[in-house]
Amino acid sequence: MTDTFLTIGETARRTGVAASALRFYETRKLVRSHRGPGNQRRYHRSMLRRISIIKIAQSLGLSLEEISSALETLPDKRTPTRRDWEKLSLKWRDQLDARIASLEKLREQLSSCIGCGCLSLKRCALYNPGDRAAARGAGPRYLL
Amino acid sequence: MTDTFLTIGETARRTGVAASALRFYETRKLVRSHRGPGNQRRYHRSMLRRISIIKIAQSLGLSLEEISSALETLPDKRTPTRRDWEKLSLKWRDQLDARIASLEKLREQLSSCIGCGCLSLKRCALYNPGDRAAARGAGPRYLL
DNA sequence: ATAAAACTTAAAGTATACTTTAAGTCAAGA
DNA sequence: TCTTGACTTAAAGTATACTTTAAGTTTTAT
Repeated sequence: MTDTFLTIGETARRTGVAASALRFYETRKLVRSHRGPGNQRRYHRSMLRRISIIKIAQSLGLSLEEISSALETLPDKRTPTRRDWEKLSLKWRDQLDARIASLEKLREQLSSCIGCGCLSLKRCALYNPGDRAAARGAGPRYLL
Repeated sequence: MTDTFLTIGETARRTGVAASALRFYETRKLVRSHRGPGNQRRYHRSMLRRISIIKIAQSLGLSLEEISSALETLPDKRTPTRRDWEKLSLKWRDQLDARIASLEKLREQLSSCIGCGCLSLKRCALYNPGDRAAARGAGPRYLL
């Protein structure tokens, strides 16, 4: 095993991502591998960074689909360089800001709803189905 | 159709929750219904509030399992009264606070990570698999 | 040489939260 | 009365993100 290529087990250990997950990511074209002796996967060292970035993006709340799109905007679909990473992470931070803001708004509504007793369907914003921020369909998971 | 009991369609319209979802909630014991003519479901008016509270809790990020647990702590598993609602919502607001705090921490880490360039696996907190807030298994969905 | 550890694939399983479908019954208005 | 709309059930389907299983191959260490 050379310095620049890693087996799937080694890659799993180093990134903290299960081997089965790595194979799954490959079907989704999030990562790529070459084949070594006996048809076994060999990951280039640079994949470690790519995988880490995938996990970071996930922890920010992005779905694999969104992460895939983001990575595909890079020329050559390469593993992000420093400048690529800056761009991606700035965008993701903005999304995180937006999510925090929406949760804060929700907390405010909930707070005022506690105060008002929330027994009137008409008076309370949280009670109003139209005003309710609908979590529609399947989406990414949030942390913890 | 009396004043105090509603059909499933009427209940769906008034709460903004699909009839199929209401049936599903019943299998999960989140709501209850009586049977009217021809074995059709009839929901007591008080169920409207219970359903609204379920949706609010969902929008706060709670899973149906968690919501179910919360509602079952109520005496008689009744639809929450004003005081019940105060207790529940205070607890949920705390959880919301905690989630906002964890997202803010994440944002800070991300910000410093943008600054540092994030090319070193050792120096960056986000890169460290151990430090990473792992979103394990299936969980509730967050908003928008 | 041999045994254990690591790898391969495709397909099925898991969890959440529902929706859709199929086949049929029932209720309400014209 | 008839037709339409609303309702019933159980079972399968959908979406995301993986894991597990089964059956077999390969690599590595002793």
